[in-house]
Amino acid sequence: MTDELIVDCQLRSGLELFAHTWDPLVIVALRGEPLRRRVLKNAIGGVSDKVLTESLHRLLANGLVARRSFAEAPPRVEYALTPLGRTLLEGPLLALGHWLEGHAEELLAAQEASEAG
Amino acid sequence: MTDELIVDCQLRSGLELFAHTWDPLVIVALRGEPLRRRVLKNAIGGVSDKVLTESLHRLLANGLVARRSFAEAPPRVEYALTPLGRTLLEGPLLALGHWLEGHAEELLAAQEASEAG
DNA sequence: CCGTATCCGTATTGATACTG
DNA sequence: CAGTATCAATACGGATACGG
Repeated sequence: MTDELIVDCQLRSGLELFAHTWDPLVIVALRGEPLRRRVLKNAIGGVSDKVLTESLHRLLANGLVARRSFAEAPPRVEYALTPLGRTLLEGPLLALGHWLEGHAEELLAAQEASEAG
Repeated sequence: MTDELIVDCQLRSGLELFAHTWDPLVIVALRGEPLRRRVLKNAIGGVSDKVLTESLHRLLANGLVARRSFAEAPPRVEYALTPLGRTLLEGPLLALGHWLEGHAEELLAAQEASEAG
């Protein structure tokens, strides 16, 4: 009974994890090894320094991404998924990916049909 | 190989389905029977007429929601999920719901920890 | 009841240039 | 390389009032 309401309620806060344009893409970009900031930026593509910083701050604040800096001559910082971040990637994000694989065509068809009409 | 790139690419367009604040909530609200506009609005709560209209137009254009109007004395219009919309609900959206059930606490803990520090 | 139009405050984005 | 500061553009959400 309360089940549905709770889900709906939490859903609203959960959706914010996907609401910011770049946050999910950062997570996907970090699916493999830890990446340096510059590499991460290039891996995503089309994101500005400022926005990437904001995105990383949110992800850090939510415990989805971890930051590690090395005291070296050329400054080095690496970002990686936390275990929690990885569950988000392998759960909801992967589910969305699978859904798209199976329904992207159908989605496109509907979009074109509505433009025609 | 191309697999990952394709997923990433599609993911960007797929994420737009969740990017607009109210779209996913409309889908969840329509999980049961078809609803009249007013009922739908109340079921969601906190959404304005204008924004609800925009949201419905997007969902209609994407083939996720269907509109049916009845030629009756008090105008009646009902909105319902399409089969495609239902797959989105039962796939990615449900996955997010499940993830939240299992990790909401962990997420909150991380958020509070970062505020404290 | 259904839907649209208008106005407005705010948040998000992005380009650029600058500091450590 | 990493990260911040500033400024401009705009997209989004919301209140209200009006038309079918």
